[in-house]
Amino acid sequence: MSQQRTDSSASPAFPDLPEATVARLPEYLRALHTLAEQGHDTVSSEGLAAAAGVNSAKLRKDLSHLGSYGTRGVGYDVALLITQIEAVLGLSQHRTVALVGIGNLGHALAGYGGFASRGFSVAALFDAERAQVGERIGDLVVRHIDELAEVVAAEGISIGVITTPVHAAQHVADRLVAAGVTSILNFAPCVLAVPPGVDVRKVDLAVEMQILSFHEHRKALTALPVPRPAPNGRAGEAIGT
Amino acid sequence: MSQQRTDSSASPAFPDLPEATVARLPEYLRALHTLAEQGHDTVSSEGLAAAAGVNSAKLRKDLSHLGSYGTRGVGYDVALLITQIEAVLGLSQHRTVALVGIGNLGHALAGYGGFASRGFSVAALFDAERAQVGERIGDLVVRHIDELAEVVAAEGISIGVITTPVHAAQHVADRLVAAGVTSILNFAPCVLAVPPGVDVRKVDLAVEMQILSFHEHRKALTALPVPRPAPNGRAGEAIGT
DNA sequence: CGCGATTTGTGCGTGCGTTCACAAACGCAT
DNA sequence: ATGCGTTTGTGAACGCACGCACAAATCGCG
Repeated sequence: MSQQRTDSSASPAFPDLPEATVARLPEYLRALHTLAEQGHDTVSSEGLAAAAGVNSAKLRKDLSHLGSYGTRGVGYDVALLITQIEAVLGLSQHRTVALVGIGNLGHALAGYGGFASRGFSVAALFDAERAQVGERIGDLVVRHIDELAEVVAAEGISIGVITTPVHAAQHVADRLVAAGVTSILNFAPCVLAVPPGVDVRKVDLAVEMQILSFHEHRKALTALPVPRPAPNGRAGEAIGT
Repeated sequence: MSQQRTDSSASPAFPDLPEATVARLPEYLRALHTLAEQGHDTVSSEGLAAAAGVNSAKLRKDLSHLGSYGTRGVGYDVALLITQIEAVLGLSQHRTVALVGIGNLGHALAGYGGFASRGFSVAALFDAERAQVGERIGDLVVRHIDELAEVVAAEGISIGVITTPVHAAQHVADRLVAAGVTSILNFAPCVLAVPPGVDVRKVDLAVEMQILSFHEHRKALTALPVPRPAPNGRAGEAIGT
């Protein structure tokens, strides 16, 4: 079973990959790149699982959904696995993204170097405020949002990132969709209504902190349920990821 | 069945709240604040679910874990529910956070106003580079990381946010833990090793985009599996959240 | 005071995700 | 060529989470 199959159609279409698996593939990919830099040619499921911070059984089951790219008794070929995961994630073609809302967070993301190295390039910046339009960030210039549709079509942009205030987010989402964007990453703390066929993922920093706050609160409560010193300690336990 | 119970111990300790529920509570809280601003005194599970972007049955089951704070035939008291969820999440005490790594993203988060309004305040900024130390951001001054332990103790900081490059993240995590921090929000794309009892949540922007990329890739493949025009369209379907 | 409309709280079935545990496959040394 | 240690791939059991659907509870009105 060599990689003979990967001649014409390198991506055999995975209509039924478990969503939980999809969410972990990028993590495996990152771990694999790290291992490749360290000079590893092959890696065992145990080793890769440790680098990705998951259970080895889960990793093997995840990878088995992509096909048999491991060798029993040896492990996985690092370079081959990178190629395969990138193909499945659709990273073979370098995807271009549009960033809308050039405030604090927008500035940071526009200048963030971690995108290009992971298969993405920020192709255009937009804002509605005339004050921001024309500003130069890196090698891009902020354009007015009225140019959105035109630029999206010209640059072949398929992913939009929203970093506007809440009150503008839905309007921006509508314009992105109208311009033909079918995937949106939303940093504004609100729910977006989009037509079927459009994917939205949301990242809310305050939500993450509030989840941490809950566990913090819980740890504080279970640590001192009794006023007494409680000599045999061992109170806090790990919560997992 | 009034809120008579909430006299002395306002937070009855929820050791066994489903993790999935905990992850959604912040979303409900945000939706409730929005509704409160719009003047709603009460809200039905249907209405709140819509505002939070979830199913109403799921919302009711989530809230039922906190106790019975709704009135049949009427709905939920918005103000009361806000108080209760905040108590469960441990937001009654305003939590203070330390931000380590004042680069692009660190700057943005330090200046982000969305924290204070959601129960958190950034109490201190740290960096290892002498170039950044001393810089003033908002009403805070960037301090050297050697002062971490001292400041954490003085300010009662319980949450640390890591926005350093990958190569420094583990070292910073170690120092945070040594200083007594028991919850970490990690923006560096790597896994952190921490002792039991310490919680780590990870936010990786590239991972979110790669997940979107997968669905984008999949949509492109299923939309044109046959070279022919395929007259009866209806290709893309919603993926859900 | 009783009735109907409305909405919560929840028991139950179902599906997904995780984990265990082991047989099959592979490399290597003898 | 054969056997041994190693590691993958996966069948099966388990547990969690989701959604349906309905009984119980509450309000308003006649």
